[in-house]
Amino acid sequence: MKRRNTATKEAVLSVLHSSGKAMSQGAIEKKIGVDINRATIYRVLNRYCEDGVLHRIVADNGKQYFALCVRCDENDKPQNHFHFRCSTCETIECLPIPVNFSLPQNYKLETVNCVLTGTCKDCV
Amino acid sequence: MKRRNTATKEAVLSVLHSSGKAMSQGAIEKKIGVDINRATIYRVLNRYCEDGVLHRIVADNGKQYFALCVRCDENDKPQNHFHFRCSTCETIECLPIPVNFSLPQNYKLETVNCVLTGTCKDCV
DNA sequence: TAATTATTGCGATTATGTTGCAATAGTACA
DNA sequence: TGTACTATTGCAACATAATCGCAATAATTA
Repeated sequence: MKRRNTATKEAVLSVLHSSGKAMSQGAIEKKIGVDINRATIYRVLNRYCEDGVLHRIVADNGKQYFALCVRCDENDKPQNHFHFRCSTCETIECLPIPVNFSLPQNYKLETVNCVLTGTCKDCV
Repeated sequence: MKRRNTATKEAVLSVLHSSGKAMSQGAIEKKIGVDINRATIYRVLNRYCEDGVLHRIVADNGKQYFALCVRCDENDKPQNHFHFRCSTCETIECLPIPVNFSLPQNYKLETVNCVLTGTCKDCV
């Protein structure tokens, strides 16, 4: 399944890049300017996650958010940091705080999803 | 809004107590034996959360799970521990691992929602 | 026992996210 | 440049989780 370059995909990445935060499909659709189908945006986002370009956060409101994969640290997996959801401005940002824990014996880890919710510095 | 004791509420608590894990509305409905309306179960669960009897975890599948509030430590708030979702047996359990972090200045914390996903010790 | 009102069941609704299918449009190659 | 291949898109339908309004029921108190 070779990827193709399309205006839609560029636009989605561009919106995420300029926001600097994690965004939901809905937020992306509002900011993107051009009219792009909901299902298409989801498919683009899912493909980017598969390719390691984005990571997915599921917030405590049950919604998926997507953010550019920027590693806190070369050795960390990109998702292993805390996320902060501001319930006032409804944004999610990646915090530069690594998630530390050690699982009990015989547990196998696949994904880490840590979301702190509250009010961000801009909304206090 | 004074609470009343009903068979439904007792049944929900009892199921959660005997399972020892966090459960979704659907899982509770299956286990509960008697026929209770979906909306009712949700309302019972939400009320218990308000009253501090249960805590709510939103897993990375976007679903809500509910668990009895048992403190890891008297000084910790009950929700500040990691949760583990086994994607094989589809259960969520509270891990005795506290979540540690320090927020940047001017952030106000309301809730903590940390879910690790993978395979639990019983499914490896 | 009667009055008050919390709780419940039912149906409808909202919202998020996915999928099937046909149409469109990148990409590679002659 | 033109053509074939197939990734991508739009649309509609679908699936599921969760909530809400309203009328009926039932727990509590006096």
